[in-house]
Amino acid sequence: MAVTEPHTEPHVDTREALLDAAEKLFSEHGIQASSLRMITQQAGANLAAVHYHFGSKEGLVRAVFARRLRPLEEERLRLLVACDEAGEAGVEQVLAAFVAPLLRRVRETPEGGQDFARLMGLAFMEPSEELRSMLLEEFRTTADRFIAGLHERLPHLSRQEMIWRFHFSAGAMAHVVSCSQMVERFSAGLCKCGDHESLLRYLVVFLASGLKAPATMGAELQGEPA
Amino acid sequence: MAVTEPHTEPHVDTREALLDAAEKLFSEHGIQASSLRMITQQAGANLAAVHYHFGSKEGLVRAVFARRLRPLEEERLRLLVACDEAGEAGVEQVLAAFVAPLLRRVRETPEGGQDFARLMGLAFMEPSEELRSMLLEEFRTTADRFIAGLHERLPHLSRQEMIWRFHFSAGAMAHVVSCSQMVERFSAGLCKCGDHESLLRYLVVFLASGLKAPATMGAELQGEPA
DNA sequence: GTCTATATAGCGATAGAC
DNA sequence: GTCTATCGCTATATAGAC
Repeated sequence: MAVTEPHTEPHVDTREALLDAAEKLFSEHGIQASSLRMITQQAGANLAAVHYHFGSKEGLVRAVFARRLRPLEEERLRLLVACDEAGEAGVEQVLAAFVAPLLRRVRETPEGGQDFARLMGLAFMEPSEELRSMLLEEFRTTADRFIAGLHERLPHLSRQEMIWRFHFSAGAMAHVVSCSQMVERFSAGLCKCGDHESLLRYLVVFLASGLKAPATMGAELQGEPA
Repeated sequence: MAVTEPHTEPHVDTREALLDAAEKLFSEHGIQASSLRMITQQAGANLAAVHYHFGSKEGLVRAVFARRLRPLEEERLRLLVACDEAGEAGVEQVLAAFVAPLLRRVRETPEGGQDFARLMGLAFMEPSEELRSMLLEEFRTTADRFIAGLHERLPHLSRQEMIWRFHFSAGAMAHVVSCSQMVERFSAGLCKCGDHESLLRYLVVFLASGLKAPATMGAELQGEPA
């Protein structure tokens, strides 16, 4: 018993509880449709707590994304550096460094990983200009380094085509992660979206083959030589 | 002057003006964030007109998507049938039948095609269950037929892997169409998202190579023989 | 730091005149 | 088919007690 205050009993941390609740509700209903009332109720906190901890709903939204994106991008870059240091790493290993950290997080999220997966999908589509700028900055470093890492291993591509192919790859990954439920429904259950092991292999094989394809002829309109 | 009523002067059609305004605002701010007041003001119509013509906001949303999706899916299926009748069409032609109708519509939309492109991106990510069900049904026929058409030309793939690869392709396309502005910003303008001619070729080459890749070994957990 | 109470504004929907 | 007016509700945000 001792001298611990008996009246507080925070949920471990109100701030963290708010982030958890917001993440869950955003992924289920979208950002706009998740009111602060729903979020604070889910978190077992008071309506005013959001403004105390995050200043505004916008601040909460930014914090929700930053909490997940920052470690994700760090892990991707760490694995990319490991590829470069290993020396022997090919396109497949670089791709895996990009895809695996995301898939692992989806797998490890409770409730089937749908929350985290849909949240990442939302990030790309969110129309709020302020949030989009933040996400763009968050992704920029990673994108630039992976494009460079892939280009070293695919020198037959022009810079322009290399960039496009990277974004094709990112799109395939983003779509399949955030819409895997839809794929499962479309395939009448044949494609289990919970089987991330197979999905990672399928995806890396597909993307590596696309990336390695010979350069497209006659598509460059500007004079980009190689 | 004659006997034409001077007081009506409809925008050609209030119903159509509402759909145009809603589409524009949805793509700019998202569905939830676009209020009926904003939409009717933009359309030069009265607030009550939405409920007269569409019954509710939900009805308007469905109509906005149906107006664009139905002709798109019809054109895709028409081109796919043409591929089968031609007999000689390979994976590339089937892919083009899937991708080109979307890219053409993006190109032909006023204001740089951003409205239509972002609207399609929104469609995949929209959390409203009712709208998602409608969109799923809208896409199902097309998806099933294209998967079948591709599988005929790629018999070395298991049905499971064929379905995954189709969705990888759809994801790459969807992402690049709805986020092409982001790609342009990331590439410091090197990748012009307005150059749909090049984009189509880049995309078809990339996806065809991915689709044609040898089957992934050791990924099927269920006993799918071929 | 957490609460209640409230300010201020916007929402979708509808009734009923024209 | 289009309008005005309004109902009933919810939203974000804040002030001030504890």
